[in-house]
Amino acid sequence: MNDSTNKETVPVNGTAAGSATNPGTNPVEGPSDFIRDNVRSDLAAGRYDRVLTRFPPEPNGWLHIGHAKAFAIDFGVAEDFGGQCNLRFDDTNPEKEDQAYVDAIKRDIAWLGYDWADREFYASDYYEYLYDLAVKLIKKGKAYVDDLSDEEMREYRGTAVPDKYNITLTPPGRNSPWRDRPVDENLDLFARMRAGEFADGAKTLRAKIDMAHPNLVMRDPVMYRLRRMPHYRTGDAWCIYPMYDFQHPLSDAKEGITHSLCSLEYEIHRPLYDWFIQECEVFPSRQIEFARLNITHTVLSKRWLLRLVQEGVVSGWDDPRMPTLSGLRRRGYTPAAIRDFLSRIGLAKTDSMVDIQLLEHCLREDLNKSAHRVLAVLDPLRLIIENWPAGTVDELEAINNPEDPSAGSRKLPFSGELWIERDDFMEVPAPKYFRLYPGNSVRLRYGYIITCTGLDRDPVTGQIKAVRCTYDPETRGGNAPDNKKVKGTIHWVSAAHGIPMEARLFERLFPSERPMEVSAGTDWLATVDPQSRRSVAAFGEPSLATAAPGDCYQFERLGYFTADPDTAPGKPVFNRTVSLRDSWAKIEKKQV
RNA sequence: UCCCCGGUUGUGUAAUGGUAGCACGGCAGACUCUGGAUCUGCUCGUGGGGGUUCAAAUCCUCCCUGGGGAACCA
Repeated sequence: MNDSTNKETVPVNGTAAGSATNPGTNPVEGPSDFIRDNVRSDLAAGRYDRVLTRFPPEPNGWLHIGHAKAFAIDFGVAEDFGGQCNLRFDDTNPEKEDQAYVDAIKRDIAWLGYDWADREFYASDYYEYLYDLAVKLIKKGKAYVDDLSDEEMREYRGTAVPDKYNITLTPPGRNSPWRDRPVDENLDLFARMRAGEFADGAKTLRAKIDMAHPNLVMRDPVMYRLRRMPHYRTGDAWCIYPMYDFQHPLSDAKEGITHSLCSLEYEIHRPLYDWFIQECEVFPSRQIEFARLNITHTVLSKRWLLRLVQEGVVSGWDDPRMPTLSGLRRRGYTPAAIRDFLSRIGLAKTDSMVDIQLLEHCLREDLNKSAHRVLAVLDPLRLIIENWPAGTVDELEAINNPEDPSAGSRKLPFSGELWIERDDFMEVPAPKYFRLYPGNSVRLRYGYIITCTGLDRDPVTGQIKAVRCTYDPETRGGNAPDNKKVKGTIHWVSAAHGIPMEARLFERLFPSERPMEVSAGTDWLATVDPQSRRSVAAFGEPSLATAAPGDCYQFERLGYFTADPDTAPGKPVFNRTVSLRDSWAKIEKKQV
């Protein structure tokens, strides 16, 4: 990458609104990417003397991990240069925005560990300031009130057909007949627009730029439209609302934002961004664009996610299968794992599709360090120890976390009837299967070495009802005195002591790696895996009875499980956060 | 069609004219009271053609190819 990212340069002629923080340092340590390189050279060239970024969500939906990439960059770049990052709600469309979204957005940003302190701003607080700048442009002869309807405007702009797949040419635009209204008339009409004298859609305020510009967004873009609709913050104080292209650069300038980082789709808007700053003669913020995040097997688009919610495909924005931050949180993802992921995916202008396995890797790596190990059985099969002294209960010592000795240990009740995983027994063992089968020995985790002696079958269905075995009393704790090696160790829960619980097992919402790429005529919604959520009745060791929502455990040999908010005292509900890596599954797969 | 931006192993990302590296995945092995974790090794890449240069992923040129834009949304 080089400094030619932004070809347009704007003169440094404005003053920052905020007070300067630390002068920008020149971090040689830490991440380097094309944005930081540009920031560094801006500082070196004296274009700015500090760094101030902003994260500008529109409060019309919940944040997903793609937004997290964006604000991790906004906050991260600022921090690396000793600067700060503002939170600014980009709320200039009264039709879609709501306070509930503001609250959810703030909660999610804070959850990931980013702090905007008292720098919480709203574009809707700038309406008066923006109005004044619009008046300034009118006075300079750079803006005019237009009476064209939206269809007429599209036609005058040179847009042949709105269907983007069927456009054959882009002729130069034609000037609106109202383009050359005198300044005084424009001033008067604009004031009357604000006063509510005209119907919605009857008039707009447009920037006077160039109707023949090769970049369509430069063909006299709309600055204000009439919309009689109460805004969630300004109520009905206004009936004209500023457009993004006008509002955003000037909001940045008002806050003294040095680097306005956004996604690639705004690249084509940058000349306009610079134009408004130049013509309004305000602080010259600089827009730099980067590629948004895409992840395999999921969709990161507010519109798509909204549809999943509205059509009831998922239980809500926080469904554990959703890539929203609230969904990931409920699923059991940790802020540390997500931040690690975001630091690993890189930052560039290349459209990319990150493998979801990288996200899962980051999660496992984090959880492996911290999650307490417990024994739980998801698909219970009864195991009867034939030579166990009837009525006796043993107490076995179990390590809480082999990765963290300070986590200590706990006692596990053991008796003559246990639950084991149905998977851990095969009447006829597959090749390379070294768990329980008739005649074979395995170790019960932290318990005894047992040898399978047979099985009980339901006389009617033929289904296996129980597995029988004998245990070796000399192997208590799992160690054989004669150093006998057993290849397999399986987990278990004492039938008399295990507590019943619900486990929710999730698969990817979309079996397809790229769900957005569906063949024509297919609704992507139909490609959702209906089996992506399953609930099973499981048994857990007694310590699980006190699990509180948000508590995360590793169920040994199965995966990481996080208690859901649906958990009630004594009735835990667990979400499978992510499974453990399963090399047996690979072997099994290859055998098929 | 026009305008803008991209193209480095399967995926993502480094190398800023000088040995194409790292991570995830995959494959193979070691170790193990989780077929977990950990450790080791391996495979695989500069979209294509020309040019400049002692030397090109990097600079020039043509081509191919992917994405974005043409809202009174952001």
